[in-house]
Amino acid sequence: MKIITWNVNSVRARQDRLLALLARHAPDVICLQELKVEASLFPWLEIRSAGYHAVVHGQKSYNGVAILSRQEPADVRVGLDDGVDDPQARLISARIEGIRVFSAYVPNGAEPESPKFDYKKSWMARLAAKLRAEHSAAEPLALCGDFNVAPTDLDVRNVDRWAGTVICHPAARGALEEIRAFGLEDSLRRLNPTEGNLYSYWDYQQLAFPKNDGIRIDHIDVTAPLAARLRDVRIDRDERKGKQPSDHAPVIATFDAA
DNA sequence: ATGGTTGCTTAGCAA
Repeated sequence: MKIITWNVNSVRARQDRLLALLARHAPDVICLQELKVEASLFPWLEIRSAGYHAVVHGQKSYNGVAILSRQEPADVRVGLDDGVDDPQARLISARIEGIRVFSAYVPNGAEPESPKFDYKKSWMARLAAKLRAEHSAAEPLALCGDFNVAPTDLDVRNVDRWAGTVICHPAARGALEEIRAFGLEDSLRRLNPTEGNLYSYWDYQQLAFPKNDGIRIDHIDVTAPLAARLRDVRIDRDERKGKQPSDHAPVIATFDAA
């Protein structure tokens, strides 16, 4: 069982790369973020032709999340859906092959002293509450996506440059810990607890990728029943190379059969 | 060093 998470930064701009990725890795499930398209304009036919079902929570211009899967998804849930209006399309989940899979695009937060950072902290707290209200850590569950949080300084190449930003802010890291306190483990750190130089995002600017000025903000977090099956986690750094890449690289987790 | 780059939408926002 192979699960990928990838912030594509526009599914239409990345369509050829997405189809190539599906062919190259043949994932059972792939969670996408930053579709930047409403559902009606999602490339349904091309994805179907590649052999995948798709559930999409789309939005014009910004945000947008999806889950593609070989097997048909069940019990699809869209948004935080907690009674408080959220105009931004950032969350979708479905049950696939017995696993509750989430594709999440956590708000960036802009700057610590901004309303957007308040929205980020609130959104993360609401996600934590949703997990506790609707799900159990005793079930196989994978929370995948762009968390916009580097969990520790080990996940940051240039700690001085990122210190104090919304990516490394103690409140953001605390909110991530609160989500994980539901009963989730960072799959990559389970297998690579102390290894640095593992990044999933490099800014388009300032030659960040050639300089490897990266951060690890894309995660596949899993409950204990899935963690027990975890075989391998890797970051497809090569996907960040070449012409017109996303600014994020895919994270790939492989699990033993149930 | 408040710059620099990309995508969506068409000048400005978000990242």
